[in-house]
Amino acid sequence: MINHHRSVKVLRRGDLAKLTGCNLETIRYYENIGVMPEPPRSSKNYRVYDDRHVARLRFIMRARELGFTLDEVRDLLALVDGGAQTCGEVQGLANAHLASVRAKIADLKRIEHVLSSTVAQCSGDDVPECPVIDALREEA
Amino acid sequence: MINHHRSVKVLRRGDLAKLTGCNLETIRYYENIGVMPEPPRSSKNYRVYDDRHVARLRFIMRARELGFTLDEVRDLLALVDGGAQTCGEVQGLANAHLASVRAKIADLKRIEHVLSSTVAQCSGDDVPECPVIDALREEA
DNA sequence: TCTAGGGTCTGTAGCTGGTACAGGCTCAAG
DNA sequence: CTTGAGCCTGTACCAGCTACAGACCCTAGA
Repeated sequence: MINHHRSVKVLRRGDLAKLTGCNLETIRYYENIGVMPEPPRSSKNYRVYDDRHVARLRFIMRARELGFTLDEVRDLLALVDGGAQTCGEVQGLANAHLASVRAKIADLKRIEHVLSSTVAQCSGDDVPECPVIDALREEA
Repeated sequence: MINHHRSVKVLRRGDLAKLTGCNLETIRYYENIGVMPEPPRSSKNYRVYDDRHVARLRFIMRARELGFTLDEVRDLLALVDGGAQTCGEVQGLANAHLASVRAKIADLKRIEHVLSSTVAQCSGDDVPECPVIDALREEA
């Protein structure tokens, strides 16, 4: 299947989705909220992507995998796009995010501790008395 | 300020919010989604609560603090309301939740590890080269 | 040549767990 | 009699997507 008009294979939205593993609709969403740029359109109004779009989307996805919010991703991209970003600036954003990740871990560990020690008291029997329910009912 | 019609103090939505620390609007939300029961209404259509509503809302809030989803809360409440709940059933729900808490902790720890080891390579200087950006750009 | 199936386009609704606000009513104090 | 507080309702908004309807467009096979 040869494209008669261009020697370079044109990427459409579905191609970008497959190349990156990103959901098709999410690509449009990222464009709407301004983290992906508006790509040029074909004569039939189809979005036309190239390698730089692939790279950008992968960047976004990696940042999301590391738990950066889309707002934080926007900040990272602004630094990168600005061209004059410094290691210090990026480090600042990453450290702020790292702090929030650590806070979430601490929260979950506290929860894990309460839950596991409560569940450990369960008989697991067919009896109505249950330490978990008691803990939830407990007067503060 | 004495209530001339009843000897027992009637709780309204604002009172329930204050007693439990729950947001005023959240109480209505919980009623809409069916985790709080529809309370009786006064002649002027005001919701009228009593001690059992206070207890139930506290139960819900404790379960939420432990990270149970509202769906899980509904399940717990159904068991409790059924009257015939057994320790084994409750333990099952709690263990399922515990597993998802542990999975989240594992995810976040992985993220924490990647982030912290990457940030550790930063010079923090006014230079454009940054290991964090490199990691995000990295070809998989 | 016709047709069936895929892709793409747009706007919009849905999800979770709330939060908030507008516009209207009621009630008590000053 | 007015003012403020509380309550009522429905609805919109947040993140971060995901999905669907209804309209195009295009290609391959019969």
